[in-house]
Amino acid sequence: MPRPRSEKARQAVLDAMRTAVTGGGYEAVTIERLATEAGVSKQTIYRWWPSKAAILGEALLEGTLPGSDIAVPHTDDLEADLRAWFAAMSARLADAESVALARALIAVTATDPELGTLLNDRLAAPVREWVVGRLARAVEVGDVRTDVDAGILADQFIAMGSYAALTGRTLNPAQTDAVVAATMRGIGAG
Amino acid sequence: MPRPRSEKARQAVLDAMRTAVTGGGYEAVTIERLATEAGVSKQTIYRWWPSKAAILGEALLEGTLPGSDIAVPHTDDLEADLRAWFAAMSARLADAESVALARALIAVTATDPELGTLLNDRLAAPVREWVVGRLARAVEVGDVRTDVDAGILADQFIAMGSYAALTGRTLNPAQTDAVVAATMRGIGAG
Amino acid sequence: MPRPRSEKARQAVLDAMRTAVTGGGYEAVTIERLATEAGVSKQTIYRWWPSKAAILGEALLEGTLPGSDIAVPHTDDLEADLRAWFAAMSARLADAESVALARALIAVTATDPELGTLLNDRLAAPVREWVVGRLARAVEVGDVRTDVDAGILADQFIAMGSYAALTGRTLNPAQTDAVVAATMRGIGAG
Amino acid sequence: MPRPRSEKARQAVLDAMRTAVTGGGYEAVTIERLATEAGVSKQTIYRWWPSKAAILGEALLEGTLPGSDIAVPHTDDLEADLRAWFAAMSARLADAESVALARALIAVTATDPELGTLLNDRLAAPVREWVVGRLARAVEVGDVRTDVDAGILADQFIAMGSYAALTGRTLNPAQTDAVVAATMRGIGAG
DNA sequence: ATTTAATCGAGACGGTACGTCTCGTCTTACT
DNA sequence: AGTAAGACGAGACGTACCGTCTCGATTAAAT
Repeated sequence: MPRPRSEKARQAVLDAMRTAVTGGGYEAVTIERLATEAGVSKQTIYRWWPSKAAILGEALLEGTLPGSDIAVPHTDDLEADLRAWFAAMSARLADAESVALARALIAVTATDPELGTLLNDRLAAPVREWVVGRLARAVEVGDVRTDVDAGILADQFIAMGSYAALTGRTLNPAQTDAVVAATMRGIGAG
Repeated sequence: MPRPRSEKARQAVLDAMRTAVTGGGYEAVTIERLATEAGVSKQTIYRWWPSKAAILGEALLEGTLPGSDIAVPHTDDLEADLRAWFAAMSARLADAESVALARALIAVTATDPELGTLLNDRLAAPVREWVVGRLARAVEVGDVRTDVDAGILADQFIAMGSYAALTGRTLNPAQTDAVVAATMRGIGAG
Repeated sequence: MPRPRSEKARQAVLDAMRTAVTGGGYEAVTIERLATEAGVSKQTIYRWWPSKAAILGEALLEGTLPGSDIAVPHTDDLEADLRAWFAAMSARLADAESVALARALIAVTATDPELGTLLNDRLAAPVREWVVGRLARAVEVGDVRTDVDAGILADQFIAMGSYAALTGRTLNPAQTDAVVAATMRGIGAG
Repeated sequence: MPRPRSEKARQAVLDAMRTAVTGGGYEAVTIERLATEAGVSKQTIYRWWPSKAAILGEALLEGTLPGSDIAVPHTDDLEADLRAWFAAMSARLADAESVALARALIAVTATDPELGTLLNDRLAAPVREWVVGRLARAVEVGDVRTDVDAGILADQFIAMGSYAALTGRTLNPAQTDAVVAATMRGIGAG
């Protein structure tokens, strides 16, 4: 019976969060400034979100985490596919805005591991699916051993991307190629 | 002529920081509580440290980051050495205190990337050295291809450890073995 | 065709106001709590009353202000009549509920003098009438000088009652007798 | 050992309170505006005063309550003395600032009777003393009966002054004279 | 032994943000 | 049209910390 929740206010808050995180970092975000910049009262924020972390979480889930929207190609050459994908993902993480968002996600996770892990899982899910899917085909075709755990492999890439964003040391194409090559060939002698 | 800096006060602050971070998380640490619990005045803290991050940094450098104090064994079996080391490192990161310290480091890095990256480098340095050293011997012996970039490989392990601590999903021995096995064998077809 | 104003809601609000003022004081009364406790929506209150003060005003006019409902006796002995009446009025102001209501009236008057004075006049009117009436008879009978301003005299009693309620120092019979005696005899030398 | 309390800040707050009460009424006073206008932080106010009422109380005790600073004259004519004094006191209560301060005191008393009564007593004390002193002399000289309770008489005047300020109906000289005359002569027939 | 100057504890200060409460307005669906 | 329900922008509440600033009191080296 009462007035329904204002979708406009909700979007304004999420937008303000994205903007604020991008230009200043997660810690610097203030509910008070968020409210002001979204043209919304503080109470409206507290009515709908339990914490700053939850707002960022919703903002990230609503938008796309940089890097998680890049699909793994499906050509006949597995190594080329992985190289192209990992290079693209790393490049995507190079601009300041992406680094800021990724760092904000990490900051949330460090502060509120429960929510953070949930977000990480949801945002990393497509990546994991793509990698797993591509490897499954490679196994079928006989390019890859049958006992390979594609999930762990995907996690390796995700961990490297996350750590790179955290330290701000974006991986250049030469480095991503080296990682993929090592992964493909293994380190065992010929 | 003047009274020298009180080493006692310094240690009390660093201890208080370690205790506080361990039981409550980095964000929850307050200079005010730090001062109270260390039995030190706020001014003494502000006189000697520029920020909360700097105190944690000094505390971490003074002690040992959990996991960074575990050496890579040097037997004849490279894979066994890596398995043992990575499993031990992961186990080290399993207890609550270690996770808290690792997360605090990550939180600092997300907030102050400059200081954070410096800390990461310093604390990860021994790990990188051990891995690089062990692989160099393996290359010499002919167990490993000569074109392998040991630094990137070390970073892969470090990234996985960091990501595991962040999400609180400690890797169990089965998982660490799988990672090492994949790394060793590569994923290429038999 | 339109639905008429709900008398039930109106009474519920006035009752809630009386209850709230009695147990917590006028300042502590909240439109929001009033609405909840009356089982009425806020809008219904705002539609019909311009202010919290107006609600209290209506509630007071609807009921009876403690003390204003006690008539002056009409025996042959003026002093005895006044003693009996003033003692009864003071006694009436002794219980917690009466003090609370009187204080609420005072608080409203201090905040909104216009409305407050109107309320004071209306609620004090019967008192003034009784005193004036009784004195008029006393003048007729020759008990009282013809140049006495009964209105001012009534106001003196009302002011003392109000001040007593405000400070919470109820006048005991000995005190009320003293006041009446002084008033009657005057302070001139015998 | 720490820095001593700032007397400047204290005075600034009390001044701001006096100004705010005078122009807007006690209820309209906000700690936040008080702090801003005094150029003081909110915490400084909360550090030293438990409530808005306490600030007003200190402000009133520090200054002089309008009316409480007017002494009763000591000529040979008691009635003339009382007339002059009560007229002066009533006139003092006529200007807007005095009414505002008196009303603020009443509002505080209605809200916090304990503090309010204490303030009333302290502020009314000189008035009571003067009246009692003047009457004592009158009794000595034989102008006044020995059984008169000067305290109750003083309270009558104070109550009338308070009630007049509350309702905003200042007593004009004709009215004050009538009150004094009635008091002096009593209402008994010649 | 005295001087001297930086350190220390304590905590007041001007601020900013917190999360909560209430205000008075508004929107919706029900009666 | 009146109502219950409750979302909304606004803004004050009282609290917690921030980083800066006095304050004596302490303390070791340099007189």
